[in-house]
Amino acid sequence: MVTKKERKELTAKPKKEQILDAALAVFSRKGFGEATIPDIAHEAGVAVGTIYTYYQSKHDLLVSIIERYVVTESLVKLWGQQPKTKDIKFITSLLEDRIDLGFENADRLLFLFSEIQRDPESRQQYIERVVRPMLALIGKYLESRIVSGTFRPLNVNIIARAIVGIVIGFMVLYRLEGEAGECYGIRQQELATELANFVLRGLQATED
Amino acid sequence: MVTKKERKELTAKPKKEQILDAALAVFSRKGFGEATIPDIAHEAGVAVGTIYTYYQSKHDLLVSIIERYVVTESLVKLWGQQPKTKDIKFITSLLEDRIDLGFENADRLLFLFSEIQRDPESRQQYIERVVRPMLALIGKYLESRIVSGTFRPLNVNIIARAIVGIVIGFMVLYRLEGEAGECYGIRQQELATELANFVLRGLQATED
Amino acid sequence: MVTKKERKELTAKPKKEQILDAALAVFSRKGFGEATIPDIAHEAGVAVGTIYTYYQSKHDLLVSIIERYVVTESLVKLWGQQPKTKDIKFITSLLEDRIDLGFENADRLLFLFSEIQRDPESRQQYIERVVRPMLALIGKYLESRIVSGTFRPLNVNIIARAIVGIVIGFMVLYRLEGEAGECYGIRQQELATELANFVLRGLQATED
Amino acid sequence: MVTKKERKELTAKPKKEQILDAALAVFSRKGFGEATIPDIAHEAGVAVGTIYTYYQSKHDLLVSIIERYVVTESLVKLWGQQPKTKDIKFITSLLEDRIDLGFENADRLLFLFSEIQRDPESRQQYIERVVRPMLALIGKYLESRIVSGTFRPLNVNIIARAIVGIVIGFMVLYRLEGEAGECYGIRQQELATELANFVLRGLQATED
DNA sequence: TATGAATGAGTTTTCATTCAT
DNA sequence: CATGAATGAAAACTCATTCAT
Repeated sequence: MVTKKERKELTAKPKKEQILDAALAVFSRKGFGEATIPDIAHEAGVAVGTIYTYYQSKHDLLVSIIERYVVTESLVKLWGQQPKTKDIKFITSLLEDRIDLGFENADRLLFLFSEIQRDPESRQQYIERVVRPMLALIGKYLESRIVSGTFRPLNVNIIARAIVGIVIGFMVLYRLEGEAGECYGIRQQELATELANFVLRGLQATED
Repeated sequence: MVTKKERKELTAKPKKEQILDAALAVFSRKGFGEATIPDIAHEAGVAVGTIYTYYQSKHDLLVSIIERYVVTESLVKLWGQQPKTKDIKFITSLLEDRIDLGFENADRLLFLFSEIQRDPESRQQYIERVVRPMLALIGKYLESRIVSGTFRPLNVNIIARAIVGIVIGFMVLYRLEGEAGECYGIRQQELATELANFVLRGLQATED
Repeated sequence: MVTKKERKELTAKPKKEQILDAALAVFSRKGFGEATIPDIAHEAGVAVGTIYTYYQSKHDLLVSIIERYVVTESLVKLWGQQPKTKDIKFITSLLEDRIDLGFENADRLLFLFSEIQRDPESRQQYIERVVRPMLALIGKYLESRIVSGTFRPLNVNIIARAIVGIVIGFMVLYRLEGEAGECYGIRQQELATELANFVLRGLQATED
Repeated sequence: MVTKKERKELTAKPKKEQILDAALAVFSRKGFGEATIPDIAHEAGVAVGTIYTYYQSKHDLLVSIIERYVVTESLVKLWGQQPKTKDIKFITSLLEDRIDLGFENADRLLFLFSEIQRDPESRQQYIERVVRPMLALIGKYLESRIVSGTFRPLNVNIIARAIVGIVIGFMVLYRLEGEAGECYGIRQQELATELANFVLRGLQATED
């Protein structure tokens, strides 16, 4: 049997998330400062006052959004798995996963990066729980391959960031260019494969 | 002989730019919506009213900033030069130039990307006058090398964006991590060289 | 036999009063405008909605409180009794009674005076049913003593108000000074005796 | 020659005080919580925003008002003068002065007492800088007269508060009764004389 | 009856913009 | 031109009140 409070929690959760979703959508579209509470209320399909039943302030909405992203992204399964798979597969699946995530949420992520970087605490959290682990995973992977001779010797710190950077930068361009961009129609799998190849082989023609 | 109006223009220019610089700095730091005119006036060392002598509105400041960037970046010399230089040199100098620009202005650029993408007209302008030419240059370069057999066959559209993306993404990470990032101290030339190598050769160990 | 409505009335009464007590407590502590219905609900140990089962509005709570005070105070027994007792005893018991009432409720009374004076109707009622009778009683008493030669000739209107005023003013000071006041620990009986003496004899040293 | 800042100070002062006066008037009339900023702006003859040029918040207005009163009242000359004058004169002038002050400002004072008592810091200040010195002055006066045999032995702490209380209580009643009160028309000098007599001689008929 | 989430009217507060100096 | 006090429209936020459960 559920207690009254538990039931409340369960009943409230959808609306609380509904508001957070709406806030994220409006923030992403207009920017934090330009978004208004009535905007968000309208998007969420609730009254203005209702937002304040669940969140203390507009700023609290922002913090909650960032928090959710930090938690969500830091829990992503992929990062937990060991890079045991074959090189091309690991890199491909890594890029595919991130591209998948990134393209669906390009505007949200761009917004988040802007805001996270403004709030030192959020930034700290995001770096420690999302960026660092991701870089560490890639770094470890690179090192093991260098040792085994599969990869050439390289500056792991730089290259790990370059690999992550490709996804971020690609996403920013994708978002900026919109439908007019020449990569707009391309399937994400093809993208991932091409990029994975690029990461592995670079530009150089090599005799296999 | 200069007319009164021209003289005014000339006399005003330094203060006009001073205000625009201040606006960009405050916008980048706080975001457009959170920045206030008193903030900008303080940063520029002028009175609130003075800003309205040179700019019609807060939004006009934003537009002027974007315009300036579009013009500035679209005039950058590098893009005018033909990629006649050797591969490694061209890629290196390209990256070096962009990294140079990017690291100095990481926060400003991130802010600009956010704002540009929100204003369709600015976006259009930026894409046409900055992004497209840059991608075109790289694309042309890639194609010529593929033809000559120096580079392997690859999807030019995707890889051109990946190369630009590396710089953008690297910058975003650099800005996000701040001083704590492991790439913080590294000289930009070293970075450029390492990244150029990565772009050219990928990860793979090859027998030269 | 009790009808359903009467039974309801009887059952509800404790909770109704409980809410009114809570309202008075919160109003006194925070002021009418600053007090919130959730505050009062919390203080009363009921839900917000329950308050509206018994009272039509926040303002209704205020009116009910004032009404209760008007009724309560106008029913006080003492004022009904004739001042037959010896002079010193009447004054003493009068002061003692009022001090008793006042000290227990200093904050409530101060609040009531503030509010009553703002609502013309409440003020009218309070004056007619509480203040006037009290002043009249004291006035009649003074007059009879003046006639009998026990008291010196004096302006009954002024002195009656001065006597009532002593209690009110003493209470205000008592409340203002709080525990730090030098009269804080003194027993109320001692206070009453001292004040009664003062009222009767003034400051002047007289040869008994 | 006045500096720019000094000039500003001088120019601003009237408006700043004008707003504070308006705030006090509206607060006294409606109570702090019921008064609105537009109310105050209207009363002061300025725009809503102007209030925030001079005061940080509605609460800041309240604090400023209390502060002003504390300072104003603690500077009152009378309390500085030694009670060298004859008894009847000292008591009369004391009462007259306070009655004078009180009747003009009955509603303001009643409001202040309500609010001061809610803010511990204000209360502390008011007690230390206004109430205590006043009680101390009266106490000292009483003691000297008791020693000289002019006044009978009495509890100085209690009687000093009774004397101050008479004024406060009289004022409260005066305010409560309004024009309908039987003391409404009486000249303040007559009141002061009658009350001074009462304080000195009490009710008792004495054979001079 | 009792509840407390939802509501939106009414506040407080902010700040882009104006304009007299 | 430069200034910054004054403005008021628009925003954030509060909370009395309602009503489905």
